[in-house]
Amino acid sequence: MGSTRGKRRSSGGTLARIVRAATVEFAEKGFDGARVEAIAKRAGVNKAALYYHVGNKKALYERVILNVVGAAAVRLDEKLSGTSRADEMLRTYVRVLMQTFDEHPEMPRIIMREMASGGSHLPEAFLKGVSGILDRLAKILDAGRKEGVFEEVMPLVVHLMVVGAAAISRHMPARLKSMLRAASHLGGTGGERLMGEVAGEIERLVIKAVSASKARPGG
Amino acid sequence: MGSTRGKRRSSGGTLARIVRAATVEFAEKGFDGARVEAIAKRAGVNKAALYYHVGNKKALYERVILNVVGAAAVRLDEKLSGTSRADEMLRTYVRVLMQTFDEHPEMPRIIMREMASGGSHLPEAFLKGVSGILDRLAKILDAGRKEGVFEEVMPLVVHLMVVGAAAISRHMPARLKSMLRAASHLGGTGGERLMGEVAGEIERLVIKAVSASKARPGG
Amino acid sequence: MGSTRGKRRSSGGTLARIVRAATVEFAEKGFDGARVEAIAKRAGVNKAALYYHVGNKKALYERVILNVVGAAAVRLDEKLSGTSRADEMLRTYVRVLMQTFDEHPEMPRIIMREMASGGSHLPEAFLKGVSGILDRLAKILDAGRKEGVFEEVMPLVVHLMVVGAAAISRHMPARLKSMLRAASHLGGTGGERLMGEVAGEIERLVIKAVSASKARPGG
Amino acid sequence: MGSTRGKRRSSGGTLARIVRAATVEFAEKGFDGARVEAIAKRAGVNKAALYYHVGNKKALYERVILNVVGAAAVRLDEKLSGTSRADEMLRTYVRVLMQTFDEHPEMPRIIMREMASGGSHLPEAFLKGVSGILDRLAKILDAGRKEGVFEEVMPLVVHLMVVGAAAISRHMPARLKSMLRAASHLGGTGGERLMGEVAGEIERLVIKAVSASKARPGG
DNA sequence: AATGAATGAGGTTTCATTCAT
DNA sequence: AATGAATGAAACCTCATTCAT
Repeated sequence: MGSTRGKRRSSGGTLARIVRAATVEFAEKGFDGARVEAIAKRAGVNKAALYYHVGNKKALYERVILNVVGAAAVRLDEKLSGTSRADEMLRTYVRVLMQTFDEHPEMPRIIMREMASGGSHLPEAFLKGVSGILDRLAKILDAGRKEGVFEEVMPLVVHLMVVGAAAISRHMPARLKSMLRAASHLGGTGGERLMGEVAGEIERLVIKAVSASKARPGG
Repeated sequence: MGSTRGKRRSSGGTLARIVRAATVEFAEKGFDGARVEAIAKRAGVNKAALYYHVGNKKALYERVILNVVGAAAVRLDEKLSGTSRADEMLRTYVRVLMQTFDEHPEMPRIIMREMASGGSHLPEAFLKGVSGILDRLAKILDAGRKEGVFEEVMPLVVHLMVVGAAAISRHMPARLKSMLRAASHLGGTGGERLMGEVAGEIERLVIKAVSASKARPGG
Repeated sequence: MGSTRGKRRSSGGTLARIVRAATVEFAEKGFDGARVEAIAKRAGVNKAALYYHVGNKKALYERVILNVVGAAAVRLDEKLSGTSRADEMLRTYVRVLMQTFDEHPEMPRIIMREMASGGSHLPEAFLKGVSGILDRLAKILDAGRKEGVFEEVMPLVVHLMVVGAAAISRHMPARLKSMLRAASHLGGTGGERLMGEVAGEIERLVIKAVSASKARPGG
Repeated sequence: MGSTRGKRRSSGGTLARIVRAATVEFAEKGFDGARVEAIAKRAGVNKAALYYHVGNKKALYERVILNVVGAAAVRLDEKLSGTSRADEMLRTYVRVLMQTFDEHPEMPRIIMREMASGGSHLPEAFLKGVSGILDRLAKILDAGRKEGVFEEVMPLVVHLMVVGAAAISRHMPARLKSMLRAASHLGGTGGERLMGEVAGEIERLVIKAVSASKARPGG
């Protein structure tokens, strides 16, 4: 009589294991490329068991998506509650997204694919999730404007810059990465910055783009 | 007599029609989701003819990718040749990317998917193409720093911000778009800016992020 | 304390409920079309419980068949015991069959399917049951001939006419029924007879077909 | 070169062979019991080819049904055109049905199963076909009444008696048949009639049931 | 250059049945 | 007596690819 169950392979309930396995597989191969068989194997169950628990491939995919967006929203709320200054909050916003992408490396991949497919597989809840995250960003930017530290910008554009850069940088094809390192596009003219610094750079640039500036650049 | 043939449906040679059809299908569904049958139908030929012309699915995909990256690089070179001031060039850089994405809506989709999949389907030439585009950006930024209008930044990050925001915004799921409009995340506090302005906003923010600033914001 | 248990859903023991549910499902879908899961659900138990009680699908089917044929034979004996004139008995025979089909609408369906399948699923007992019913009919016809009211006919043919017409008419696809009503094949030349009269018509025609006639029709 | 094709196994085009094979399989096993694999094997093609030609199992089934009902209607019209007396036509009606069932032994089985299932698989065309056949019967009965040889009866009931008896007798389970022979239900009291005579008996009884009689039997 | 037909391998899903509790 | 979970086998169907013409 163990505490909860804990006897099958790996930890967590069967369903949890299936969803976890599916998240990886879907991230690697996309919805169409993913194989139910492979997910089952990764989860240590057989196909029939998988179907018993999740119904079908699409339903499984939706579960995965929900999990993934949910994680970001929750984490964001947790971290934001500790700060009050707008620029701090924006920094947090960027960091949390990057960090979430780091800890759930499947997330950016899945999100990018979904965007690319025009969201044909997307459950309504995913859209709500994204919209919720944007809400938080909008409030931060608004607060910043009232504090006088930000100027008026479109929240969506800021969000897309962060997500775009973060997602792509977190998930650059290995071969591309090595070519870039060779050509030293990762650093500035003479720099030697590491990939890890990309995160910081994104944060810095976003803050700067958004900040109220006395000197307007260009035409 | 017509230039080449001019009897089959639509314009262009059979091969060209196949590649065009494939570009659309691959963009919509991704490599695994795309169906050879569907491509053939779109091109107005039958599967056997398609195989006669392109060999197999993967080879067709590579042709598509090459086409797509090629278009951006060529266009970039054309437009850049007309300007010399660094901030103008950066503006051009952003505009050309956005415009290319507009005119070849399949491009951002395909690129995002490739990034997501870790580039497993990618031909070497694609990487070279992207790297070439980055080269141009690096030179622009470098020039700007020498002119004193830009500060030192990582070219890759700038590129990712542009591509990320551009790609995603050009290709946002319709449903998401309408939710956002409802929640007015597209405009600022009281604004009512249209989707079309997103392009301008990206341009503006990127320039600002990169520009040499006297007043450093935040911490 | 109830008679046997009296705590589960619906009336009757679990086994009885399962058999009843199975009867309906098998009638609607046939042996191959029926789903063990569906039967269990209808019975308000789960699959494992069903297996505990009945062994397997085929065994369950046999139970159902036996139940169904048994009901007709028993009822026939009850009703026949009250009459002695041959034509009365024949009428009773027809009525009992029709009535049984009415009250156990699964019966005709199951019987027809079994006939169609060549009786591959049939337990021996089913054949004995049918044979027993035919025995009774043969005796009635024989008695009628001795009374001089019937002429010599093949009992099987009479039985098949009754069962065929009764079974089919009791179980005509709804759509067919409505088409027929529209085309007024249900009534005579100008008639407007209702579906319910079909039973009476069968009875009438059978009696007439079997009766000793002075005037032979046709060539 | 051969006249049309004639090189694959068996005669007729591939599609024809598939439909023929399907007719047999569906008759033997019913829709749910039939296996696509088995049909393909019987037809001498592989599953993929079968799907190429017919789309899916249900579509194949509908083709079969249509074929089967079509055959009866066509044959009926052919034979009826040669006669004019109502009683002759009715005899023809019965004979054609019986004969069609003999030559297409799958027909009665399929029809019975369809009736049993409540016509859930039935394409509209099947119902129209059956309705068309009934139309012809109705006209025959009507003509007979005008000639004074038939009395008013419900066409549907007559049809069901014929089809019921014919279908069932043509397709009685072998084991049942032998039990009946043993119990001599096939013959009258002392008779020794053969199975083959069942057809004649049906014909005779139907005519008698329908004929205008001077002496009404029973109460 | 183009086509209808065919194919093998494999994909998703279903189902009767059993196991551990 | 009853259950949720698991399983192997097999069913239906799809797809990239090739063949004969």
